[in-house]
Amino acid sequence: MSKISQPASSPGVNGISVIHTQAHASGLQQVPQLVPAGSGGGGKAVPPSKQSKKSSPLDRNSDEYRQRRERNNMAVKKSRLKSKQKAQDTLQRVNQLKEENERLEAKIKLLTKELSVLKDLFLEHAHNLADNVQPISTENTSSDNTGQ
Amino acid sequence: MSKISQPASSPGVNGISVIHTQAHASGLQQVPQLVPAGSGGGGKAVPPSKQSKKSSPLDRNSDEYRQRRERNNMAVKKSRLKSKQKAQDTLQRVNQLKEENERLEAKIKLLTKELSVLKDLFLEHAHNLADNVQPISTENTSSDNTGQ
DNA sequence: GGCCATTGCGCAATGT
DNA sequence: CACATTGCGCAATGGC
Repeated sequence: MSKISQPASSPGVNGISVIHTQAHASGLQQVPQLVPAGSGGGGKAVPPSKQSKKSSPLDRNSDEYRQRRERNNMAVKKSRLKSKQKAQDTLQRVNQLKEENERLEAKIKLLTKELSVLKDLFLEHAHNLADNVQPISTENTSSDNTGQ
Repeated sequence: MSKISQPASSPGVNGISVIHTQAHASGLQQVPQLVPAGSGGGGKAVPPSKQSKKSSPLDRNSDEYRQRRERNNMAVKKSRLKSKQKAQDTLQRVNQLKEENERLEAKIKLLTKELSVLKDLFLEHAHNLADNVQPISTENTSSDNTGQ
């Protein structure tokens, strides 16, 4: 599912942004006037900004502009790639941890069993000794109950 | 670096998309003529299609169009939100698993130690038997009373 | 002040 | 046919 899907007529590829770009460029030259004040949602009033001093409207025709855009596009792609990779890594990490968890649980099971056997042996001996001989030493009778 | 950054006066914030939307809608009516033919990259030339057969170029003015767009925009937002949430969940899962791992390791350590103690006891006992002695303990001389 | 990185958003193609 | 996903470009902003 979900290959990369590289649309043939995709605008995206390197130079082809033309479509969009073109559209933008041709359709609207430079942003007419942004923000009509309204701005529905939680509308903030725009600061009393006009466009008096702006560095420059930056024509969409400008070489500067296109260059900047392209660079940003690259950066964006890179960033997104990185992001995706990270997500994937995280997913992998989950699996890794799950595996380790299983391993640990298995080990615990084993140890528990061993312990149980030994304790039983101990008890047996104790009984024998109690019946015939001296108890090995009573001090250690404490059943640990550490578990949980 | 890079917190989530919730810009207070963020432009992107919902309301202002108006600009974009507006810009698009108002600025350009329908794409003049897209497809520069060339389409440099791997670009396919567009089939000699005009817009004869296709379902329809779908005017950007069309109500249909705008409605479709808006719906899609919603869907996109939703999808992205979901995606983000999932990522976050995954991250959380990692932490959860890490914690559990630690717990398990602690338990293993404990069990191992217990086991070790028991084994030592056993060995000791074995040795004693091997020596044919039962120095159960010097203090524990219950029946001994050699007098003095 | 510039440059790259991130991020929200809309568009369009594609998947389900 | 409607909704979901995804790649992409744009613009604003964060950070150095």
